Amino acid sequence: MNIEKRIRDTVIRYLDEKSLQPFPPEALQIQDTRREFSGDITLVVFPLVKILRKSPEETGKIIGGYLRDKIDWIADFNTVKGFLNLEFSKGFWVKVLDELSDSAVPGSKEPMENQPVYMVEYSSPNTNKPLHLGHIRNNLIGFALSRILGSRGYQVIKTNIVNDRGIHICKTMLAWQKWGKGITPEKAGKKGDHLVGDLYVMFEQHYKKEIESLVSGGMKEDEARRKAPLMQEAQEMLRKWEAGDPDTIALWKQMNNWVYDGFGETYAELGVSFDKIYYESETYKLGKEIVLDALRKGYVYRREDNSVWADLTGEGLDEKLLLRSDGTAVYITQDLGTARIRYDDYHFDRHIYVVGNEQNYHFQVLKIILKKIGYPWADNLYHLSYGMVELPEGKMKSREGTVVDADDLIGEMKKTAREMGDELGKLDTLGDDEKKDVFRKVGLGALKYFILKVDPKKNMTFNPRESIDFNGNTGPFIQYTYARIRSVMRKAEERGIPVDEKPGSGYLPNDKEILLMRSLMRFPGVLDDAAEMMNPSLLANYVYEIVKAFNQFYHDYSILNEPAVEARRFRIALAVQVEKTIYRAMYLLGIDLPERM
RNA sequence: GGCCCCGUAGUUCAACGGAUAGAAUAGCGGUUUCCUAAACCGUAGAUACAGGUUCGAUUCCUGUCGGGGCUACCA
Repeated sequence: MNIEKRIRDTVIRYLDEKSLQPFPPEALQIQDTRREFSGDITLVVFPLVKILRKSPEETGKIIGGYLRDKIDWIADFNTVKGFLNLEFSKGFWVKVLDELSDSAVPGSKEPMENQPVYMVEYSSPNTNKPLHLGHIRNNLIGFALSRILGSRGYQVIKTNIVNDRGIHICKTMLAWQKWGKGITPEKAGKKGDHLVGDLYVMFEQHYKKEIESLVSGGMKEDEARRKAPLMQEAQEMLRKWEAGDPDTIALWKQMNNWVYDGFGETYAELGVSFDKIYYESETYKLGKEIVLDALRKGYVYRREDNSVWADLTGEGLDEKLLLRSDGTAVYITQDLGTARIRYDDYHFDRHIYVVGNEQNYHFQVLKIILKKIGYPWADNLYHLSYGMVELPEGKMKSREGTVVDADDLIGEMKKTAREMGDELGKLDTLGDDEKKDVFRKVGLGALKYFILKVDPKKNMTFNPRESIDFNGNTGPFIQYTYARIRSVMRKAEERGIPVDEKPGSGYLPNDKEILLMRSLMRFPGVLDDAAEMMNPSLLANYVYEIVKAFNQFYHDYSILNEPAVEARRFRIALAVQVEKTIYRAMYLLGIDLPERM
């Protein structure tokens, strides 16, 4: 039963009966009744005022009366200004719970008929440094969004583009050759991505010194940047790489493999995964071909120095470099190729790029160029532009060493979870492995929820101290509530009380229970909104609302100790439904739940 | 200079153009012989500023002030 739809349809029917001007059902706004008014659901009647030619108050009364007469579960109504507050009959709630508990997976939806294919690209690391806090936000948003879209019936392909070639890799390779002394991750005793990151930093330090000495010799800075011997060497290496020089390729492969092993560990810790991974080294050539093809067709042009550019001044943008004068590819070249290959592979209906808002310009350009070249599917590319993660002191800056490393952060969260857990001492009966599992779930739950509860589009501040807070609107608070319900269920089993019974028909729920039910009912709608707006934070904040309502109910009323059988059955069914909903919502967010904590 | 984004309690976040702007945290004050007190309850505190659009603006438009991003032969 779809409550909102029933109300909408009934209002439309009224208009029909009175031969009034037709009205699109979706223009009717239905919202949760605010706490300070009585009622369970509210219809905003302002849009109907003009049609009925009555005051808002009268309009509400007319429509309210009609709804009460035509819909058996609407028991009463009241109007406040233009708001029609509808009150359900108490007996209705048992029926609602009964229906909710029919589906094994709350909020689920049948796969659509010609399932549209959505590709979701996220993560997209460079292979010259380890993942950091920004990547964590990226991965969490991308993964959660993929699951949310999947829950709405889309076919989702999670994908990743690994930027495994380019000048940045050559820099690390060069550093390894010059100063690495044959070091490997094993010898260094660190993850491969961290080792490579160190080499990159080493390059930048030496490079900086070269620039400084050139500048002090009277050269201008940007010229010094280009002319510095190290940069020349790196560029020579890039040319050799693009020419397929065997030694260069071999070293490149080895270093990339170190990095992939390291990334793999971090992805596993975060619990994210991909259905198909693309590598820039396999797509940039097609990118170059696309650019050259566009050049032949006159969509882009070549300068005297042989570099290739797109002129987007007609679109209100600037000019954009597509190929360097030495013919090597730049970042966007590869993206052109990758997009084409992906379309050929999957014929996606929509392609979502989860990439930071610093690249807004880049994606505008990408789309325009693809469109110009004549790919109509370019219209289906969507840049999910998420905001920067800042620290309380400001932006993360690698130069100042304020970048928060992903592995460090994950380790820190788990450690804090352990400290808090040991202090509370609730898990003392568990074995070491079980405890470790709980602390992992809690630590990562705190981190993930902290990040996912914020609207992706907005910049956010990551305060390490607050992120490991386990009280209030946090992941552990939600996990704790889940563990409490699980505990109740275990106790029920011990006492031989069935937990899979129907709620029974005669019970009239109390206010706390009704509030909780009202939240539970909204789940499918929340998922629809989260998918449509590509915003997992809607789901995160929704689970919090459920959990808060449950804790209030749990505090005020007994479940298993309730003597009245009908009430007990209803409350058990309600708790089961809350448990299932929390589990499902957190699953879609990619957050694991412990059985006890 | 040009283009784009953002200004909500001390702090971190909410609010399809809808009611008296919600939470959390920090502060203050309470609740446990009872299914997990990582909980619950009470208290105090905010839409940067000035106009405009309308039944109604935190939300849309214009301007001012403040913060950030992009504008690389980096990715």
